[in-house]
Amino acid sequence: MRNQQRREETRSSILDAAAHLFAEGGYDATGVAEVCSLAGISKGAFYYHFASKQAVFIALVELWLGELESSLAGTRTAGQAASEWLLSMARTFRAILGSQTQKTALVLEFWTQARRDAAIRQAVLTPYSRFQGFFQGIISEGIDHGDLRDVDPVAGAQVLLSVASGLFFQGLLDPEGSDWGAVAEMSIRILLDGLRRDP
Amino acid sequence: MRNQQRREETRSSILDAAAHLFAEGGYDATGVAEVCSLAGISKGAFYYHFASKQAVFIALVELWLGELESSLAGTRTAGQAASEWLLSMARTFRAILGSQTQKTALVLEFWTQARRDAAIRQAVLTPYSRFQGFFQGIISEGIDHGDLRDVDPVAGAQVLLSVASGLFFQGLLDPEGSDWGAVAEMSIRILLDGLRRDP
DNA sequence: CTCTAGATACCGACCGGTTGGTATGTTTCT
DNA sequence: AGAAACATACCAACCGGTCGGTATCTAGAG
Repeated sequence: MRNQQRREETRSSILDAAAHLFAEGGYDATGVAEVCSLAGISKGAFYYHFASKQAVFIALVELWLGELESSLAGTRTAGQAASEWLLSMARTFRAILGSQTQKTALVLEFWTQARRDAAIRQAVLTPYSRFQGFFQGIISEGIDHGDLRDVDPVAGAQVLLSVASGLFFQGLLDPEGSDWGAVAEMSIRILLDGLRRDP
Repeated sequence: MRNQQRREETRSSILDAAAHLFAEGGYDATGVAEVCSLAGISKGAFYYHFASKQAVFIALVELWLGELESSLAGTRTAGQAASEWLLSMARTFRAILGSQTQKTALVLEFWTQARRDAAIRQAVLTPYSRFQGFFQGIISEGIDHGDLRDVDPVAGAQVLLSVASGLFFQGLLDPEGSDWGAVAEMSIRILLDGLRRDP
């Protein structure tokens, strides 16, 4: 049972190194040799565990988007109003952007590569559409409970996703340009005043 | 005066080819030789007109973002209410995404490269902050005229930019996934119900 | 007008270096 | 012994960029 542990250790050391380098320099500009060197392993080990550079990338997509999804679902406490949940999301936005810069930068890389590679696109679109379903559910629920206006849940979810990804990308482009945490909160407030039914 | 014409023809043929290939395959993955071949010129001609591959990219950033800015400013007719202008913008969104796919794909490339290269970042951020100022002005004006709620113009502009870029990127990732023109219009409507002052 | 010198625009072979990927051998676990 | 995990050496292809040389154009002199 020693081999299995070793296997997992090397695998995750490859993934860690790749995530770091892909986020920093981009998928195309990062070489396999570079990843191996940072991971402290050889090229042979790399290609023993992964079929190709692309395979590592796809593994990263699935890993991180899966993590993000479950962490998103985890923030939803029972009985919490949709508008409240949105505001709490905005508040954690600052923390996410601040502490997980590496991982957030990866998303941009996912996005770019997905446009070119069918396999990667599918790996990105699948969790992405689950995100949309998640937001959609929250909006539907909010409407049912009278917390939100009677908007089209699909459109509402898309607007939310737009704002979220837009903030994401802007924060990535110009991290020091604004207090993106504050902007996120303000954005949700402005959105809510349109979404929330007037009492 | 023949030389000047020749010069400009070659230069723009390089820029056209580069725009097409960068949009399709990405900046990193596109070789200079590839650009030359599509432009129908030699590598010597390429490096005669541009100092580097990066220089071509920056020229494209300035060209296209400049075009976008002036075309944006052109849509603003005097005396038009801010909310009306926003809706008309949303309506042209469909046309932009549909017909100019190549150029819109370039924006994503700009964004990605800007994170890595200081020169490119500056070339992107300068027009970007002018966009922000433009939106900010429209919101301020809308508030002054009583068309919009009394929101913070800076925050409002950032929300608009977030939605716009978010829609942009989503449309790029999954062009067939939604009718993005319709989503854009719906997004602005939802936003407006929060921005517009209740009568 | 012609002739010509020099500037301008362009060509394509070539360079050192790097790329993703592989073939073969060696160590470590079972 | 045999399988699993890894290391090393290597490859053809390609990368951005350079360079010596050439064709085309322009301006001024005669």
